[in-house]
Amino acid sequence: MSGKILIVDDEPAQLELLRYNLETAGFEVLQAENGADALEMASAGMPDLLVIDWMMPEASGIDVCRILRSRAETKALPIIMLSARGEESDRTLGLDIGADDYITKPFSPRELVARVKALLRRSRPMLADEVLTFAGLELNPSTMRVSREGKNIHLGPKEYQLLALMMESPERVFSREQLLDRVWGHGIYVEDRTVDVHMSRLRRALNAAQASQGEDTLVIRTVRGTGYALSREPK
Amino acid sequence: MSGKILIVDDEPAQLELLRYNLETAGFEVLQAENGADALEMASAGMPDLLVIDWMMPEASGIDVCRILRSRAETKALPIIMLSARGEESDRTLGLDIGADDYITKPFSPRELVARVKALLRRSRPMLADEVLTFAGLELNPSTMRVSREGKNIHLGPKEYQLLALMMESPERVFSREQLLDRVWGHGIYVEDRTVDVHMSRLRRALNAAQASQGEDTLVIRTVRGTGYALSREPK
DNA sequence: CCGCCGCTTCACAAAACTGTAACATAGGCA
DNA sequence: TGCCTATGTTACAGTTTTGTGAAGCGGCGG
Repeated sequence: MSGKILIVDDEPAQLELLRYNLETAGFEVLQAENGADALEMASAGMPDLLVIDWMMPEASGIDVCRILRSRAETKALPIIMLSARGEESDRTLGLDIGADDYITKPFSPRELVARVKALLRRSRPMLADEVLTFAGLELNPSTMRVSREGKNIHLGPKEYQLLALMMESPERVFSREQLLDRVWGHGIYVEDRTVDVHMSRLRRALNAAQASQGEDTLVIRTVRGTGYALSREPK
Repeated sequence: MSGKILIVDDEPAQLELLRYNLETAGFEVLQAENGADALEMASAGMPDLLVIDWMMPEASGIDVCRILRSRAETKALPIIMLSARGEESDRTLGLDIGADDYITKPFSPRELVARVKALLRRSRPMLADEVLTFAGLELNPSTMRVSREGKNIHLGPKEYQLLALMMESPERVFSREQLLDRVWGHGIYVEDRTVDVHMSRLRRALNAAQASQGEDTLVIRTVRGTGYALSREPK
């Protein structure tokens, strides 16, 4: 597994540590020491993944993350956030903002590399247009068709994108903010509740094509106070 | 270290060899003799790791690997590829396709087990964002699910947060003030007793899913005059 | 220009979750 | 033992959150 990785940290020592570990693991490494450079290199260097420190002077990792998500060319760039502490609130915020994973310092080189690889692997299919499958449901990005047991399921654009996003990480809970960010795009002003309405429609569409006979059933699970997750429920 | 391992090989002798070595090392083993069965078991059996032969009639290890990677539910399944020859080109191809490690035949039992263990160790943190486990109870932050012996336990938001907090530091005693601060957020004024009520609810939910047969029992221990702690009590 | 289609918001009902009060117990101590 | 305090539990009424039908809008193709 190869890949070009952009690392961003204002502390030279930390930067060096990251570089060494990632290069040892066979990755090509780009580096930046502040948010501005990071944004520049993210556009110019076409990295496959970004590892960025949470706290930095000037533009923090949060800001960089937001900005990248709002630019079309970097909207899908996988991002791993580094944080000094493992506070749950930080973690939630980080993921809300659009980070794909979150590592707390200190971390082992092994963990770093494992997460980088995992994330690259996870995101590749979206880029490579591979068919996503979960609990009997098929979603084909290249044809933008969704089907179950060969039967086609028609979805509106929004429903399709919601489903596609959730199928990338089944079972994972997405907050409404995350969904709005990634499906509608960052900075768009829409009510949270709009997500609910689309989820309702998505549910109806999926239900209409539910597998006739048993086995596991695909459902959109509501996590009260948080968001939604694609999930398989025992029949 | 425990784990469920799916082994796939079209040669019964080889399959037996793998099974024997892995079971001796304390792993639970599932097996399949062809690609189709392998795919089926990979989904249904929820193995933690897959060991598959490179060359097989019909669907080869490569194909199986590809397909597994394209399915959301098995995208992150660690895979070890077995190959007769140690050709570098094979190795590269294998890793490219998504295998996580590569063993050439013939191999020593010791090598096999060592690699399996190494891979499990590496992938455990990366699979889920650190699933919390204590006394048979599992809490997965990314799916926000709590389960015991595979059975889901539904918790309200407050109960979930309380449990999550306490599972980060099992056995540690938390005062009501600490719990209110961390779960409700400081600045919120609620009666201390509210914590008691939620603890009661949490206890009830956990009890309802209590392990049927012995081993240690998870309890919420009350520290009179102070607070609560998650604790394991001998049966 | 009309009509269809999908998106958003609104409104209202249903469901889930909460905090508090009240009452029942248990623990500690003189 | 008897009293006083801390905790366990339950019931309930109030809130908050979610599901969903329906209306309003705006774009686009015919």
